[in-house]
Amino acid sequence: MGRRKLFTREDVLDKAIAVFWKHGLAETSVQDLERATGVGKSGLYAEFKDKEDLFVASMRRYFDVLVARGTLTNQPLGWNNVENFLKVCYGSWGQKGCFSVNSMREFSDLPPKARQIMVESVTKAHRLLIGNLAAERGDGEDNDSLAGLIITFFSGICLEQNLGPDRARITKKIEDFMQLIRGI
Amino acid sequence: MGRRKLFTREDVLDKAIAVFWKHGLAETSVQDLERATGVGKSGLYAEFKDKEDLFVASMRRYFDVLVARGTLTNQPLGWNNVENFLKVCYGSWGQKGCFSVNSMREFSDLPPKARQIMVESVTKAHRLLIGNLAAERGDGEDNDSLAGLIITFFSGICLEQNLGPDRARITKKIEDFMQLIRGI
DNA sequence: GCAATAGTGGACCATTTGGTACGTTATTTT
DNA sequence: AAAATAACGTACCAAATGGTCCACTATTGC
Repeated sequence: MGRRKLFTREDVLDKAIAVFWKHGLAETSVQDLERATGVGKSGLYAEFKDKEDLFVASMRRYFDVLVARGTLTNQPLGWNNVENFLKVCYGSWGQKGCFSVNSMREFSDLPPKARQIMVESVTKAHRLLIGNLAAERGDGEDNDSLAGLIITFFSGICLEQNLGPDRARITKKIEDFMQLIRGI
Repeated sequence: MGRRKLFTREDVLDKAIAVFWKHGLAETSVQDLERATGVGKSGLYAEFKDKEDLFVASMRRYFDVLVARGTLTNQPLGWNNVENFLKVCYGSWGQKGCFSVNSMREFSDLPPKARQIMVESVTKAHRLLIGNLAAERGDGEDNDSLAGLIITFFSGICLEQNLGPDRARITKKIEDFMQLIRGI
């Protein structure tokens, strides 16, 4: 009963992700969010407790969508998945790099729930990476180390995207890295 | 003639670096800077044009000090310098990681002069890395590629420092990476 | 059609922001 | 010591911030 919302929660989140991604939590004003989502203050504050809550929800949705893509779980497990994981750095939501990696800088100032989601997600990615490595190289303790290096490298290329290098350069870099780690 | 300053420019910059490093340009208020430096507004605005100017000066000093340490120019050139370069991620000024890497997230919102300093510095580091690689492996085109990977990896470990992993973990990671690249 | 209800837009609020102006204080030079 | 001067502390400013409130509007179920 009563009026119907002119927006959907997911649509708002998708728009919010883009602006949080680009400018971070602190540098994004509620006005920015109104403009980007097309939803007024009252709508936003009806749907979300406050700006931080909206940020947390955005971060959660970001990973939900990424996980749904199944980059690291597609069969067969192996190098291909690893390479596609690295290519996530090309971006989405109209943005470059990775929302979470970009948010890592202000990690200490983020809402605890957002931090938790970020930490859990990287842990999960690490675990999935190990699975993919094991499929290629068999079980072994060094899969853990290598997975760690891959995550670190991923963070690095995501960050570099902010410098706005052309896609060809980053593709080359990914190939170089893949060659490096497949060779061992 | 007249009164003497109660602060030195360099001392202010060193204090400012720490707070900009931790919170970024946008999230650092002038009041934060007053508190951290112990210098009042009038003092700060007498020494620097505005907040952005202070940020640029901080970034410049950061690299001046790093360059003075000569991490990548110490003789003899080689793997040792590369490893010490990676260890820069342990931090300084009481902060973890790298001021410039941490600022990369808000790159698009930074003052142009700051961006210029950052780009020039990474370019310089890249060139110096190639020199160190050449000393170990001889000249070759792939020194350029490898130097790129090293810079990317460096960015990655710097970022990860924000998650606050213990030093032993990151040391292990650096060793893993060094082993990986020395082996090829 | 009408009352109940849910959503919207905008006025409004206290606080904080970056930045300026200026009177006061300390020190140097003569 | 006194004039000159440079730095300091503080009051102040307009603008923007995150957030609340409420009159109004549209839609629902009866």
